[in-house]
Amino acid sequence: MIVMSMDMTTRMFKEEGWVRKKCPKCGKYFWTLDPDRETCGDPPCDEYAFIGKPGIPKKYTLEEMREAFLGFFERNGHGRVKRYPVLPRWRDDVLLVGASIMDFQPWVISGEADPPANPLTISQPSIRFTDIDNVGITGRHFTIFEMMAHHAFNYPKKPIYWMDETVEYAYEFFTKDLRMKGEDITFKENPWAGGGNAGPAFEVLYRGLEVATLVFMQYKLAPPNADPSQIVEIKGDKYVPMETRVVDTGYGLERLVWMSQGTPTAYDAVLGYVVEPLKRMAGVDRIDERILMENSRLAGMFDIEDMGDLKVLRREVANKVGISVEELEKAVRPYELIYAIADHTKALTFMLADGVIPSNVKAGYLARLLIRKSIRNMRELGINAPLSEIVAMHIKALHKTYPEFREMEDVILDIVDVEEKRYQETLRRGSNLVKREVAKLKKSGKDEIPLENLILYYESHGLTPEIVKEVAEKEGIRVHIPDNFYTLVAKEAERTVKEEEKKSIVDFELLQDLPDTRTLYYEDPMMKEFDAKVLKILGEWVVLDQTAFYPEGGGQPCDLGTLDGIKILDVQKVGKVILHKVERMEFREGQRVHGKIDWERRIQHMRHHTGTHVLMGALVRVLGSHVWQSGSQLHTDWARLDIAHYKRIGEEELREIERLANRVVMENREVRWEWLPRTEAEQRYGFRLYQGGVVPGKVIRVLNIKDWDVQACGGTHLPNTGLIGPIKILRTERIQDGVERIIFAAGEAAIKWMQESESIIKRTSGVFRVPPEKLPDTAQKFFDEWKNARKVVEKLKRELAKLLVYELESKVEKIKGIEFIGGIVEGDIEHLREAALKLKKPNRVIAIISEDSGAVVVAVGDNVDHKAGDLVRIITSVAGGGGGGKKDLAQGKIKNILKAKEALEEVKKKL
RNA sequence: GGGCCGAUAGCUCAGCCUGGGAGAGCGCCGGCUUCGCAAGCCGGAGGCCGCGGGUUCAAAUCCCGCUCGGUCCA
Repeated sequence: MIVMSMDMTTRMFKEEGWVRKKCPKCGKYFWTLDPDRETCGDPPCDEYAFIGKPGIPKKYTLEEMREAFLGFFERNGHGRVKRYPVLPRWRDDVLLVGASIMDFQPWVISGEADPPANPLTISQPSIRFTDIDNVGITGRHFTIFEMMAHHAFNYPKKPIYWMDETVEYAYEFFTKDLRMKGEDITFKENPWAGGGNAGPAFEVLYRGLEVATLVFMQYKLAPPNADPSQIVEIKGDKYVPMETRVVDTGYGLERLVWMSQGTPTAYDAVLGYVVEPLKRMAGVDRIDERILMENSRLAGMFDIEDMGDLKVLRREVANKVGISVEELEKAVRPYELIYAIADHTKALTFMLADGVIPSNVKAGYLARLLIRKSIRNMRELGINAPLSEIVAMHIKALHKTYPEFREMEDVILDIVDVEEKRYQETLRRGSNLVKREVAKLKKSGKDEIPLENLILYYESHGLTPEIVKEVAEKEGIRVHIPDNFYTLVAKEAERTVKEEEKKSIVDFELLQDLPDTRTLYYEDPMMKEFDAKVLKILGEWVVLDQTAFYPEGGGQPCDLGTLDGIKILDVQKVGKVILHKVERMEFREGQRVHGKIDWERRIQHMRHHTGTHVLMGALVRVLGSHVWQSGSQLHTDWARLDIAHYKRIGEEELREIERLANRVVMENREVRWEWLPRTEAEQRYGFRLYQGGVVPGKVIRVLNIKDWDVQACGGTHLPNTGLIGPIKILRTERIQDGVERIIFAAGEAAIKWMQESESIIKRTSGVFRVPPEKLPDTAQKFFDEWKNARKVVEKLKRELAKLLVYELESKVEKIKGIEFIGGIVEGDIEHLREAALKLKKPNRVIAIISEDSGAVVVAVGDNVDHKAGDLVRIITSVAGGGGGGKKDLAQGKIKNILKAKEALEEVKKKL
């Protein structure tokens, strides 16, 4: 095993007189042209040296800088590639795209798919939440930034280029095109590891700012059975060399623009179109530029993790510019809030445009987080405008580069409005809760809200401690928020990692030698019978050379039927081999067999499957292009389709969707399928292909309903939409925030549902003896009458209780100075109790037993020295059963009614 | 996917800890007052206490399961 120490001397360093030095502050090695340079150039070893004095002679806008970069690499033989969506539909291991290389994982890097160009250049919007607390404060952190990159995939036997060329490209672009000063550029050696890959890397630093990272991915995490001689150790993990070595670079677009403008913060350089209007809306005072610059120069060296860190930063800046911490806070805070809003709403715009729907899970939750954080910041600034107004500014400013923003503008703004209303509702509910709690605390003489309540409000009710403080202090109760509040909350939440067990049907090893099963159901989806040869028998499973039985997959259940008359119970796919589970094993290897598909079942699956795609097309057209499929399951009698949507589907919309889907059926559109290389399919149809989730493989099957819907899909389909038959939406459910489930039936199943509901109506009309159209009114009438009748019964029973009172009042006996009323009557416990309470007097004991229900009630007056509970227990000890109660009232039930009289006598004796 | 909070009158909620009489405020209806309105006073209607099971003589209340809503985290 070797611990990684690789020679990072490139051709340029050697030939152009660069020197390798060790930074005395951080201990890392770096390359420089300047023999007098001491430090590596990275904060905190060096400070920003470009604030107020741009490090690039020409001032660039975002668009100009992006074009300069992409143009440079295009001129140098790189293919320009369009940005990928920030929501990575092609993989399910990450929530959002956080780097350009993620566009090509895992398919391109594993060699399963070809890159769209090689080498290529791209500017990829990237979203990262790890630094969200720094956004707005440090001047350089964003949740969204564009990672400009050039990538080269060096497949075995097809090398493109490596370290020498990469370093030279970087140097040439910076010094020739951007005219940065070569002596001020340093290349810091900083081996990189993450996401299962590793390799040597350079950070490119200029005037105290990291402007690019050049990574040379050449190792992957070692599998357990790796050849020990191949293993290298990096940062404590074991790696082996990769077959495909990848040049992975990242140039910070926003940072380079910032460098060219020298503004106090990067936000001023790239988000001015939002920052300036926000400043006006909030009416913030223009503050001394010197304070802002000093602030960002120091903030640049900070990493804010909690309020404690921020306090340290504030103190240092205040000292340096010679004002109090309070003055500084007052001046700087509004700026920080505005910067954060500007950044968050930009990230949000990209997320929503790419189909993220705010919700309580996954990427949707991150979108909600951004919305709520932004709204809170707006509140703190005293801005009353809706958040969608800010989002609209991004769309206006960016739609030329990203035309998809304009296309989705209505939906995006509506989503933001809906979410804002939802948050207001949460806040309204929350502040009511806090007000009630405050009233309670005041009553018990406390004047501060305990920490555990703050945590509860945050975790369970979505109220930040700041909001609680705002509400509570208006009501005159103090709130103390610890500096590390959010860290405390995180600690409270215990994490459990559950391992998902993957059960496999048969041992994968046993299938290794078998050829891929020929899939007749793809060659002819209408094939009902076929001949095949038995290749292998594994327990109760049979493997054939070819089959028309569809194996379970993609939400479509497997086919059933017979093989030489013997029932097929299950069909599964393992790798590319299809296994048939048979009822009785009467086969031998090499035998010729004849298969028959249960066609009634199969054709229903096909109707539902093609119907799902038709419905999908209708949903997108009626609701908007934010609608994505998030799951589906077919059955013989019905099917369900889950879609991402941000509010409930209205009755009208549903009708329109159903109408549209059926129209496409009646138009009898052509349905075609073809196998396409992954990258080609993506380029031709976009990522809309991946409706059903991640699709494995180098070539993917693309299903195309003419001018209506295109998806990657491995299911069996009808050749035209007319064969689907009627499509009937049965109902919708909201299975989760942001996900609607549509349950529908197609073909014969739809007819069955229609007939069934018709029959229900007919039977119901029969019961009421009215025609169907009068059912709602009639049912209403009957229901009202029933409710009234029930009330009348209640009233009569209460009258009976009153009669009881009259009856019993005459039965008063005097025992040892106590008035005693004992009675055996008829009635429910409620009426006995009511009567007893009415008869109750300070000097009285009432004991009533019901002879029909066995209920017992004892009431005891305040001046009597007996407990009602004790008296009831005397009764139950005689007559069985049980009971109990308080001092003045007790109730119970006896088992033996015949002993009721005896029990009452016993009570009298004990008085 | 996991944790937490919640579901009681049309609305906002109390009662639940410690089982036994289902409540408040607002709203609604009627009456008084007023030229009329607002307000005030008096009276009234309005509840499968989310659903299902269990424990118990007895469940809004305790236990288990489910559904729905909210919320935090990955």
